[in-house]
Amino acid sequence: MPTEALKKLKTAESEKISHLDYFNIAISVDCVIFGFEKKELKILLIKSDLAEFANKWSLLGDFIKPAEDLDSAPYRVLKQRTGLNDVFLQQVGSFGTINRHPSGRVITTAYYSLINIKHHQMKITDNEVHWHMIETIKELAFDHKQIMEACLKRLREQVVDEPVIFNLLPEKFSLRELQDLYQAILGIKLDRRNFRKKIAMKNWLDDIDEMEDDVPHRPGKLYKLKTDLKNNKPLKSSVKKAKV
Amino acid sequence: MPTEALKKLKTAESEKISHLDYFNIAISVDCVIFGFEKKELKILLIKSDLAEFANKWSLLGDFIKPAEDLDSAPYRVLKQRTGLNDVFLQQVGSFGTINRHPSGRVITTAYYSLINIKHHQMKITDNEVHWHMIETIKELAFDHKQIMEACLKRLREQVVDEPVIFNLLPEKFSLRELQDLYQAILGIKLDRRNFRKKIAMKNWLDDIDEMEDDVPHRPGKLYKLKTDLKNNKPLKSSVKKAKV
DNA sequence: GCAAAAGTGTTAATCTTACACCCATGC
DNA sequence: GCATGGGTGTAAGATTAACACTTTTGC
Repeated sequence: MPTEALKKLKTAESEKISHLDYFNIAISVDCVIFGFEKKELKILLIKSDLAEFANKWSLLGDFIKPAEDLDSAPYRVLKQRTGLNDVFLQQVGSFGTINRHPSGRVITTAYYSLINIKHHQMKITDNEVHWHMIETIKELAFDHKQIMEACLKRLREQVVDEPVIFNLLPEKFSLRELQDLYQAILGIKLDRRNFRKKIAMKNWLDDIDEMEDDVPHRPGKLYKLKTDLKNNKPLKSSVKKAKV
Repeated sequence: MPTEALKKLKTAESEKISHLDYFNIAISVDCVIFGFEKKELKILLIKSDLAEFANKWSLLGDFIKPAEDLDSAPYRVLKQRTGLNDVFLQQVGSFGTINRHPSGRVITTAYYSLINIKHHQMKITDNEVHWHMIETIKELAFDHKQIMEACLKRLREQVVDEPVIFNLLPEKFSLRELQDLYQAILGIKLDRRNFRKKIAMKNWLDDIDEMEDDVPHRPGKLYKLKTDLKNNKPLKSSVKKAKV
């Protein structure tokens, strides 16, 4: 590149100085943490610690740290709040209206997470943190209700095609539990026979040749997610056929 | 709320102070601007003005301003660069690895935009801004290639179900143009008869009873998007049936 | 009249939906 | 023995995919 051309370019350092004014916005992450219990979809909330939102519930979140990747921050938040590692997390979107946060200009990136509520309960430490049934949530601090709804919408889209739902279930589960969970997420009732055919076709499950043993009726078979689909993996290249 | 409880809460002001360290990250927006010309899907790029990326192309973007909503910033960027108002824009995701920007810690939120390349050409002012065919883009400044790919993926998902594609076409268009555009976006060939049936079923178009008049072959009918679907509107509540 | 694309319908295959009976277990 | 859910198949309807010929225009 000729020197003359180079002269016209700013260096990163000079740009940083000229934009100093802009380095005055904080970024947070907020997590919509879904759990499943007693046939209900729930989310984990914490009592807001801001006086402005006293008595209101809010999502679990935190400011991101200067030396932390954006997408790493929600893992840290979940680790701190629930003790859980290796949770399923997915970015949903960023929210940044000017006055969304009373502390100043804060833009937040929202993630949704699917965790096994039983695992979490063993590690719960903070008694300001509680599970809430989604339908009972009328109001949340900040714009968290809107964020929750965006995450729920994303969850509903994703469970249909991608094997993410299993993060909400124990390792071994029956088809009834799985169907109850789909119904809780989608808010619809599914036909049992058709549901089982659909799941069989997806080929996501291994029959582990065990039965339920704690039910007051005929026990069902137990299944596991196939191991190559586990681990919140970045989805093998499932090239969906385009249908226009 | 009892006063004792209030005392334990931070006020927004005190929180701001305790988090001052975190107000040291800049936020930018970057736009993946798609256009359609000569049966090719293109995106609008600008020569990077950072010495670190001399000679590299980058997305159009800018830092967000302290008093600007996050989702408003990309409209400003498009207005400044292309002169266009009322463009279609949609947030795709945020990218924030620590070292993605040489000027410091910058997290960017990516948007995709669909514009009519002909409108734009009348208003192009900056000769560092050019349309590029997507397949020829091997490398971009920053992490912009990755951002471009995320936006292209989102575009491919959206055109199938939602009437967004028309933002890339002139007001009046033939079904051939529409099919060419779908093919360019999805990278597949579609059957003409089946395509026309599918489009007819969606009921997106008005037959305006005009014909093409500039083609060297039998002219096709012209159509318009139905007016109630125009305007980049927030999609009427199209409750997709869940298919599990 | 020839090149180029417009316009159009049918059939087979696949997928989706609706629906009912017997079975195994705990109590 | 009865209540509870487990397990299973079929037929009708809807959607999708494959496929070819005639028509209209510009040149």
